[in-house]
Amino acid sequence: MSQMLQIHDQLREMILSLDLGPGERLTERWLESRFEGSRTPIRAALVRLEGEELVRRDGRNWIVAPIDLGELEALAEFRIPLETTAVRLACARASEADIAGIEEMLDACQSGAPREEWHRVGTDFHVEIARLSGNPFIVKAIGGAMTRLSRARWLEVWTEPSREQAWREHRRILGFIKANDPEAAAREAADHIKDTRDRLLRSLNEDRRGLRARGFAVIGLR
Amino acid sequence: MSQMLQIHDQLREMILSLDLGPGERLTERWLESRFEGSRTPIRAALVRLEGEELVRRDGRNWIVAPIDLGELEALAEFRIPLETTAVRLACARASEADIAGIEEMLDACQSGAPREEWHRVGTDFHVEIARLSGNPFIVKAIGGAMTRLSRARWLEVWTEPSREQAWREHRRILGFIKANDPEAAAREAADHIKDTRDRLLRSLNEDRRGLRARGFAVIGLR
DNA sequence: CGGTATTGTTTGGGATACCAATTCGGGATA
DNA sequence: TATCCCGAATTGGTATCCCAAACAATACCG
Repeated sequence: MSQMLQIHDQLREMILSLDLGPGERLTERWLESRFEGSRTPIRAALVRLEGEELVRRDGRNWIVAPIDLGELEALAEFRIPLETTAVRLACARASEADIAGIEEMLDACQSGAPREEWHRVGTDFHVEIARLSGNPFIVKAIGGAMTRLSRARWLEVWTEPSREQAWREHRRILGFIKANDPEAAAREAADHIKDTRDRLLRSLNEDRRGLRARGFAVIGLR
Repeated sequence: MSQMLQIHDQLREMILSLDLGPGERLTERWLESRFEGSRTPIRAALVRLEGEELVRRDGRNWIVAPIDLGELEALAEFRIPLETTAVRLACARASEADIAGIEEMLDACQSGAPREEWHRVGTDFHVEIARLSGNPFIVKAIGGAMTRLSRARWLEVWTEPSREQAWREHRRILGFIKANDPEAAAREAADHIKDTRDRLLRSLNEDRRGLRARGFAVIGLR
């Protein structure tokens, strides 16, 4: 793989895992030493990450994109029509094997699993459901939305019951798809998105003080 | 403006206007002489355009993204839930002035207007409607979808009556938003997207021979 | 002492040099 | 004449160089 793609992936991972704080400045020269590569591939990686809106220009400088909690509402509003459409299409198009694969993914995430695992599966579930729709534009749009959500979800304080509920909702969505009940699946998906949004907003509001304390550039929460 | 952005915009325009044929190879050295800049800003522009999927890697080489007419179905499927959502939200959120601005845009495109004008307004209408939703994710997604549609729309043979019909449909959508009738607006928007898709597919099927003759890499039409 | 001008350092933008890999052509050979 | 092989040319990937602008510190003047 080209050096640029390696750097891109590593930097992407560092940003999404909050190794690099939102709003943090990135100098090309620091990245140069950090990744032991020259500025050429680093700049290519930055331009690419800019396209994914994980990195942004601030004047002439590069910064890690801040987390804008004000986006959370709009993000849910965006996801609802897309994901309801996705599950409806999934009912019509998904094969038994496709569904079984996703069931397996959910099963693999037991209650003892590490936090990273829950986080990853919680994101991937939605993308994989989207994939069942067979529509690449829906897949990409939902993937992008989940990426933007990803860092905010790290900030969330996960309680056991709320996590359990989210998992129950995932299973219910998948169950309705399996039972070929598109309208129920769509209703369930919409409810799940709203529930998740509310859980997230509630948690972040309660913990707002803690967020700033951690020094992240977190904006937009009214 | 930085040289990279200039090159990006020019190259983008050349691709979208079919000045550069779909599938055509782009060598960095040719672009270097064409734009009288060095490879550094050219590479940045290419990486950026790759993110917009207007340019693609073919092995180690750069090519203009081919037009995949097989995407047209999926694109309509993607647009319908988004644009119906957009018009519903627009009913709730758009101001008189917002709507008047779009009416003006439609009015400005008289029957004597050049082909480029019709093409541009036909795209912008949908993006501007999306903007009325107030949801930036919807705006961006529809913008991207219209960009992908753009080149296929150039290939379409526009007859006067079909163009007239499209314009009538635009006006009807806007009318229902103005009248604050979200469900009618949504129904009209969905119908319009389907009509447009069908018109486009019919035209391209009839003219398929002509397309290949023009030497474009046009794929995916069954 | 405070404000301003200046200079030195750091940064990103762009140009260029170099390299490895791939491509293409031509000539030797069967 | 067809084929194979080798080398020259071209390509994209990477490293480095230079420059202008931004910023900071400092020194100088009022």
